[in-house]
Amino acid sequence: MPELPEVETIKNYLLPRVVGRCFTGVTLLWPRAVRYPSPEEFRSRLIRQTIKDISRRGKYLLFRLDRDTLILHLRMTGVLLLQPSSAGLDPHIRTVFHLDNETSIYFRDQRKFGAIWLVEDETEVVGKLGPEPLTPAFTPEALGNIICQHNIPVKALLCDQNLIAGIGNMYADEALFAARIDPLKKARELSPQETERLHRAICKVLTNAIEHGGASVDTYQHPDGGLGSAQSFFQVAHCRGEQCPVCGAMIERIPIRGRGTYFCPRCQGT
DNA sequence: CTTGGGACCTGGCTGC
DNA sequence: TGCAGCCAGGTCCCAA
Repeated sequence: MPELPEVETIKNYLLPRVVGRCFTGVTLLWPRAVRYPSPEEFRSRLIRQTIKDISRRGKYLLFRLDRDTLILHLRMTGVLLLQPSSAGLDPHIRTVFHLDNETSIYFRDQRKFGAIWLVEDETEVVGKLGPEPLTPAFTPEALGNIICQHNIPVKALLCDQNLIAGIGNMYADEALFAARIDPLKKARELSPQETERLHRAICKVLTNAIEHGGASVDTYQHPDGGLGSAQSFFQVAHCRGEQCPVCGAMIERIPIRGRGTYFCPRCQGT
């Protein structure tokens, strides 16, 4: 599933290739993906706007245009492909953004959970997100401030986009394993040493994943169709039935807040 | 404040 | 072989 490293990889690929391009048309094959405005207004407003910049905020991809900001969230199965406009449509293409150079951005989304906005004020969509974990402002102290205010399982805290932006199920599990912290431990009960380790683990896990082009578990692909390789470095995430690479114990999977959580009961014991 | 459930979706998997 | 039913998971929303 696309989390921060995957969206960052997509942004890095698209940025030098589509900045300066102008939208000449939009094909909405699943109009319900457009959350704002109406599909009709979305089309008419987007056409003729030029892409000035692309950035990422949490798991959201933001295309800054002349007037508006086009925002995409890939949710679980969303993929963006940059291909010639003559490319064929596979059955899961939901939206085609036609550009003025005979290429198009194809939004493929098997499960139709992805979402699209076109807004003047991007804070309407991303305004409530927590801090970006890979910025200088995200210090161990900043993480500590968030942690000490919540009496919820630390796994749930890491996945809450309004507390920290961009971490999802996979990277939360990886960071907690790297920091040797029980995912069920209440955030407020983490020691300063654990908070420090968790901060370092978050930064390391995300940075490493970006360096490897994100994790191609499930459907994730780069805009050129290539795959990421970060999943081959996973220690626990999606390692069902495997042994802990550190101690050899069996990796367990338990639900926390309804999400499958992989961890090593020995390395991450209380 | 915290938790739990359902809703949104489809394809892959399980079990009969 | 075929089919029903379950499951995954990001986010939002409602209820307890």
